Amino acid sequence: MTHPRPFSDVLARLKTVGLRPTRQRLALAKLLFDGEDRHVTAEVLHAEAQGAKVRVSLATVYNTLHQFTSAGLLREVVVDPGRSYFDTNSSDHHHFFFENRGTLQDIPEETVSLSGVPEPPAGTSISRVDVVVRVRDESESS
Amino acid sequence: MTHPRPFSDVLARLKTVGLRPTRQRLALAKLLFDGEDRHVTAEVLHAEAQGAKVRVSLATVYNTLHQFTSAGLLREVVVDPGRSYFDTNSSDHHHFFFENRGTLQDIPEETVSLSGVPEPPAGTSISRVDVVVRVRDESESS
DNA sequence: GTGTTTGCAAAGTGTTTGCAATTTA
DNA sequence: TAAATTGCAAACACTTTGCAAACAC
Repeated sequence: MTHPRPFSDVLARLKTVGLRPTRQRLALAKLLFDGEDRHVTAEVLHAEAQGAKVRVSLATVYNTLHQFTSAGLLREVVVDPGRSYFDTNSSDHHHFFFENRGTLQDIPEETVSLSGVPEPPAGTSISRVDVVVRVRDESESS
Repeated sequence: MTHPRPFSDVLARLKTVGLRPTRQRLALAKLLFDGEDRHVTAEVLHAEAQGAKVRVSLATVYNTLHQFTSAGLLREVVVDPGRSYFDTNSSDHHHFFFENRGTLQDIPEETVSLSGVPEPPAGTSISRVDVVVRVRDESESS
């Protein structure tokens, strides 16, 4: 299965997670969840909102991305020190990171997988396992 | 094998990779490569140098970490947006990241592994595969 | 000597914060 | 109207840069 995206009922989503459906959040949620899965940075999403004639401040974009992440609607992906990426597919999966373009792409789950998750050190529990396959254009020097 | 660390001949190392053995680089290399494998941030290394009465500016620490990384003596590990970590073990291996403390630990290579590295998208080649197992103190709220 | 490296301070980047004004319920 | 949310601008944390002085070969 390619990953179901059954309802883009953005309003319902916000209610479900207990966030007030403000104009800004609705607009951002629409941009994020209305189509295919996406990987965005705050700046990109902000620019996109502007482009769509939605007035939102960058600060609100940041706040919203974090609220959505806490609510489980987004997943943060760490691939670049100094830039945060958010993935609208919050389920467990791995990523290609295109170093040249600075973009992310989901890895189809059939393709890889860990053959064994290691025992976490005593007193700790695993909060998440991230797998990032960094790729670059074939021509590039290593 | 636990990972051989045969020579801490810091001077020879620098020569090998074509970096002039300046006082600063020698001192930093010593701090980095003289004992066990380590995971450091620029700030930590800088503080350590200060503690060891080595006069080095933070800018030089940054420069040096990057030069060592380009030279293959270090490997950068991305686990935190807004902070760069460098690993003195530049061989291929994976990490635990302790979210509470913000520290890294190598995962013994026997323990995990990818069961299959995915085919990189056309026109690209894999530059590296990063696996980060994020752990947190058991008591912590999720 | 010549080219490299250093340190400083300034500038840069991405992100967070304080708070008054606005909006939601 | 009470509580939550927004936007702005200032503050932040970390990193990079420009350039003159110091250093390595």
